Amino acid sequence: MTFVYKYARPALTADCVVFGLDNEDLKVLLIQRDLYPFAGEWALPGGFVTVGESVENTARRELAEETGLHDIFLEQLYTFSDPDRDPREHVITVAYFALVNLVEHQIHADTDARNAAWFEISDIPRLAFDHEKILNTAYERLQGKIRYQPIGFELLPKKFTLRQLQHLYEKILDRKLDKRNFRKKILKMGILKELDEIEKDVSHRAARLYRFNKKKYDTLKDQGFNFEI
Amino acid sequence: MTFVYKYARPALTADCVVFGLDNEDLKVLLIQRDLYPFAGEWALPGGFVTVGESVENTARRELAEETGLHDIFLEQLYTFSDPDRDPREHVITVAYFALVNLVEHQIHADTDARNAAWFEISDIPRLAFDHEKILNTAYERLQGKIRYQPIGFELLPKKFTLRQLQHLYEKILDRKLDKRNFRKKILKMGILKELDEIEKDVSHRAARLYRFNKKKYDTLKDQGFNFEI
DNA sequence: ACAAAAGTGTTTGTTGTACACCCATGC
DNA sequence: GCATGGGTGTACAACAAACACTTTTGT
Repeated sequence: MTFVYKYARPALTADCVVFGLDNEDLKVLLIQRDLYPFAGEWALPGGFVTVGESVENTARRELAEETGLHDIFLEQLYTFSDPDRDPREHVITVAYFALVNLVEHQIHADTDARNAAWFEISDIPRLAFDHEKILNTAYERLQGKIRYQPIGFELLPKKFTLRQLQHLYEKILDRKLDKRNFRKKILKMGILKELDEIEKDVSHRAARLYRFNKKKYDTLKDQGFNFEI
Repeated sequence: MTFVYKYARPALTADCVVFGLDNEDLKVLLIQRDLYPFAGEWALPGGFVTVGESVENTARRELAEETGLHDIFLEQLYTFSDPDRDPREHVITVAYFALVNLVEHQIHADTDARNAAWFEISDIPRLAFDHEKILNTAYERLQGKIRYQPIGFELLPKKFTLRQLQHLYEKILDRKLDKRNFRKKILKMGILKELDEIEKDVSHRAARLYRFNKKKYDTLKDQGFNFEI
């Protein structure tokens, strides 16, 4: 079966930059390509948009097929349309960035007959197509956005310590933060719920656990409150 | 001539939300459609992406063809891909927002056999497709972005008074600003060049003219300076 | 002389930043 | 008892916000 159009059409794909926090480091999920072009090289997960589905749906579908990830934070990043970005033909891609918590979402490394792996953000291999550019754009967006939107929590388990949260900000912003000032600031916002639990299995004094209070955040936001780290 | 593909492809367009400041008010440029669908209704300027051109190029080309505008500030906004957003078939659009200074860029209202007109942001007619949604997204982006990027100057003539600049911020943010605090803040940034000129033909004391010093801004930005109103 | 907008400083409260020690726990 | 990180407060500087009058110019 074939499809005939009066005018030539570029092909359309969705690609995802998936960030995860693996205890210590900020990582990105990559897929090893098994087909031309760039066979054997690492690339962002993604695939072709089919008629009748939104591009976000394409992104979620391909992520699930290629990595098993589903129901995760996903946001549109940018549309890349340089006619030469794919050697086959003019392929336009809508890039997304996603945040997952590696403790609660295990990836299936080998679904869809492809090899998937996490790479540290500071140690990314050569990538297919213009995926390096897409990844850099996504990382800049993440660094910018995390400071004024409470999206960092997507990278942590539901219950987390203030140290984990601060560590996350330090990893993403790539600079040290002052412990006392960080705690003062985030607690004063009133968007964290203090739990009656402490962390377990640590070889030092256990820290108190918190969870993000989204309802409280939404209420405050309606009242003009501005999240900012 | 026709084009044949193995898999169905959505069509791709670029649409532009063009903002202009007309002395007093923030306006948006709309085009009256002359063809099905939505013939006779107002819509955002835009058109189909052709193979081999970037989407930004499509946006600039269509703007020039439909309105005569060229060499203006243009930034990608968002890609809208709901399969039902066009009644004909699945058409995905990459939306852009543009800023023009209405004094220095006259639009040709009737190029390309279409009627073009400026509408006040608070008085927009019913729009074709999902263009109302696109316009709202663009306006929110403009309101957010103008506070931390020096893009407002794109809406003013090269030489402007502090009153014009403040007025611009008041119109876009839709709230009053304190004159002394505004001047103090913007002048202290050091990104305005004070000219040896004053405005002319005003029936009151003439104000000093300034221009945006982009080089200075870029230098400061490299040093970690953050623009913020 | 009147109308219109230009231009200009100070005070007060809030927020950001820098900084060091004792405590609880597991080994 | 030692290593590890948890948890806490204060002082100072910088910035934001509120606020009113005199000056200049054109009509």
